[in-house]
Amino acid sequence: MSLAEPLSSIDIKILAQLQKDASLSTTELADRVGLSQSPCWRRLQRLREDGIIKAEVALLDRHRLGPSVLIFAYLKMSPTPDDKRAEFLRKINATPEILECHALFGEKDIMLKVLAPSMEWYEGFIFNTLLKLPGVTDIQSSVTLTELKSTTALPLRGVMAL
Amino acid sequence: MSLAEPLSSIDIKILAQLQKDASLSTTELADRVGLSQSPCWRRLQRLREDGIIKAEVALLDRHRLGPSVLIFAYLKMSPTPDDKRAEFLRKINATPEILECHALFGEKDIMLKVLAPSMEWYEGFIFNTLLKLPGVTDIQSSVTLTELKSTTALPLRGVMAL
DNA sequence: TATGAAAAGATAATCCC
DNA sequence: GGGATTATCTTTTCATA
Repeated sequence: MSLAEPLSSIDIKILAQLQKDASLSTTELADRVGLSQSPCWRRLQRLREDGIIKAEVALLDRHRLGPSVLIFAYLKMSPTPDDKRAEFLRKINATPEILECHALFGEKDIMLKVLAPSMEWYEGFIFNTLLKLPGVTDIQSSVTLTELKSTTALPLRGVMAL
Repeated sequence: MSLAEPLSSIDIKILAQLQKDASLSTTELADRVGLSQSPCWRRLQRLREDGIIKAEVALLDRHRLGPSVLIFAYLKMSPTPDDKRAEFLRKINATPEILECHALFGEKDIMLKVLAPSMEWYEGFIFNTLLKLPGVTDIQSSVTLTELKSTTALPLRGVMAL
């Protein structure tokens, strides 16, 4: 998959900083990782080109965007032909309220992370959207109370040679 | 909580763009939302100050950082005094492999999203970390197969007055 | 091969209208 | 909200170790 170079400890420092704040200037970033501007900029460039940095995005505060309920939905699926499966994925990706979709080992087949505007909306979502997805035979929902921790920063402890 | 102004439809366009790509220049951003540079920059500034934009971060490709297993862990908790609860949260936040922690309605009390370097690591994590967290009485783990969708972009459809 | 210094270019930030 | 100016940062080039 990757013919890329192994990550140096400086690359890892750069990634650690940018996972926290991608709006840092290369000067400031260089300072923090103990490098001068241009080598720091070149490393950053390489990390973007190699796809190790997938994207730089703004994270929004959902509580400032109005009321919402975070819900995890667990789906059971019947064995499905490939084209139906593709349609399932297409609809998942076309639904902005579905933030994540994971295929699971075990009893349940799929887990969805859903950000619903309200419980009423979610009720409609179950019947009008989820149950109409191809292959879905059963839905179980788990409503969340509080988000005690939420980070997009991946652990970089043991990361070394790729 | 917020004495802030309601979000205009232009603000929402700005947020939609930045959720996808926060490395846009204000010029490019202004173009896309149909505004000129300076008013666009002022709105962006306000969205940051108001905390609607919580952060701008780099998203990394976990598969390029070496092998990893994404696991959801469900905890049952005994009723716990406040100081123990604070210690629980402190340890959750101090563990970089725990990406998310949600308090749940229903049978399970807590859900953790854990990015483990390996199954072996996770086994140790259960016994050395999770089971030693104050109040934890039971753990159930769900291993994920494939990440079919994963976005940090919140839905902005119905967002209007705050 | 990687760094640092410095120039050129682009962008962010501030002004006034 | 728009236009023009200044300050700052990014990106390229070049010299060096």
